[in-house]
Formats: sequence, C-alpha cells, structure tokens
Amino acid sequence: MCGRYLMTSPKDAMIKTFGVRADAHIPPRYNIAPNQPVLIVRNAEGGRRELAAVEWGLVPEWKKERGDKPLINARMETVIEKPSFRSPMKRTRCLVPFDGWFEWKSLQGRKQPFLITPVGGGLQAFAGIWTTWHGPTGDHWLETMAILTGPTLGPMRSLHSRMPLVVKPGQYDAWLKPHDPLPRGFLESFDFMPETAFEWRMVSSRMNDVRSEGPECIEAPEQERQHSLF
DNA sequence: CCAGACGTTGTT
DNA sequence: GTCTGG
DNA sequence: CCAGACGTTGTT
DNA sequence: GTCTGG
Repeated sequence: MCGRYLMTSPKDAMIKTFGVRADAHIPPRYNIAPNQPVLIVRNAEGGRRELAAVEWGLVPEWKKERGDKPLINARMETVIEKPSFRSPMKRTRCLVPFDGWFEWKSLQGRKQPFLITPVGGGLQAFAGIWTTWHGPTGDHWLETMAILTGPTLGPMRSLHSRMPLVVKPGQYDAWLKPHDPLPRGFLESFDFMPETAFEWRMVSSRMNDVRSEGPECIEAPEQERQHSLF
C-alpha cells in the first residue's frame, strides 16, 4: 500500500514535469504522513493545471462529521463503485507528485522501513482522487485526497502485496480529464508504471517517527547494534 | 417507504 | 449523496 | 503509515 | 485494545 511518502523535488521540477504555475517556495518533504497537507496537481479553470494543497485522507462529501479513519488509499478494483470514491473518481481525479514511498517489514521484532524510488530517481505522480468536505456548520471546508492502489505482482511482493498506481507521464492529461459517466474500461485504458520501474533499499528507522522530517529519513540504517552486553 | 452503510490494511 | 436491505 | 497516550483529585 | 496526533 502506501502510507508514507517522499516529495523532495524542487519547484522547478514540479513546473517542468506537470506544467503548473508555482510561485511560493516548495519545501522538500521527507516524511509525508496521513492527515498532513500535501500538494496535488489538478485541473483548474481555463484548461489549466494547478497545484493545490489538500489533506491526505479523503473525507467523503456526504459525511456529517469528519470522522476518524482517514481513507488514505482506494483500491483500483473497487474505486469506481464505492460510495466514498465513485463521484471523485468521475470528476475530480488528481496527480500526487512524489519522489518515493515507504513500506515496512517486521525484522527481528522491529519495524524496518524501506524506501521505494523510481530507477534513476526523479519526480513521478501517484494516481489520486480528491474531494471537498463541508463541515456541519458550513462555515469551513476541507479538501482531501486518497491514493489508488493495485496488487503487487512481482518481486516487490517481498515488501508488500499492494502498491500505489503510478501514472505514466504521457497519460497525465487522460488521468486528469473529468468524465461523467466514466467510460467503460476507463481504468483498463491506463498503462500504469510497472514495478520493474522501481527499486528499494533499507532506510533508517528514525523515519518511523513522523517527527523526523529531514534527510535522515532516507539515510541508510545505522550499523546493527553489537551484542556487547554479555 | 425508512434506516443504515458508506474504507484499507494487516493481523488473528 | 446514493445504494442496499428490510 | 507509526508512535504515543490512555485519568482524576487534591495539593503544591 | 483503541484512539489521536503527526
């Protein structure tokens, strides 16, 4: 799946890769967690694309209360029919810029994080959906997003049985274009990035704590502690 | 008609 | 909001 | 996703 | 165990 990710590319790369405007500084994010504000790319007025800051964890528009369990992922097998996802899937899809994502394995009773990155590095985009939620009083609103996942089919299964859908650069326009209703075979018309396009390595478990927000999150793990006590 | 659900993952 | 179940 | 908290009263 | 916070 995908429950923590990396977005460290500078503003220039965002502009070049996604064709968006970006005036403000975009700080590198080494440890993006659910419920945090993140940048997405979406369609805007006048056929342009825009960068928008939304919260990771989709809150369906019909929810009375905000609720506690954030919908951070949506399964590609069911996203078209699920009540929480079907409307955003038709009309408000988005790209979620990233440079890598994290998975954990339990090794020797510890949660060992791994960083998965595109072979050769570089900025990529998860397939995402977003929506707007209006609070009960109507005086405030919140934009949120979820990342689509699919089955992991090859060697990456040693890390996790699910992985995020990564949109190929040539299909950004197709992913962002709204449809209502969604054409038959819409998802099948996409050729998402294969897992062979990614590689992974162990990183420091300091990134397990979301308060770690710097480059230490992608450093190699510390040397294994020696059995020095007896 | 009204009431109730509406999600994913991992773990058991 | 929209669907399912009763 | 993981980490961390999880409670009230009275006294200082 | 389960919820909250990040």
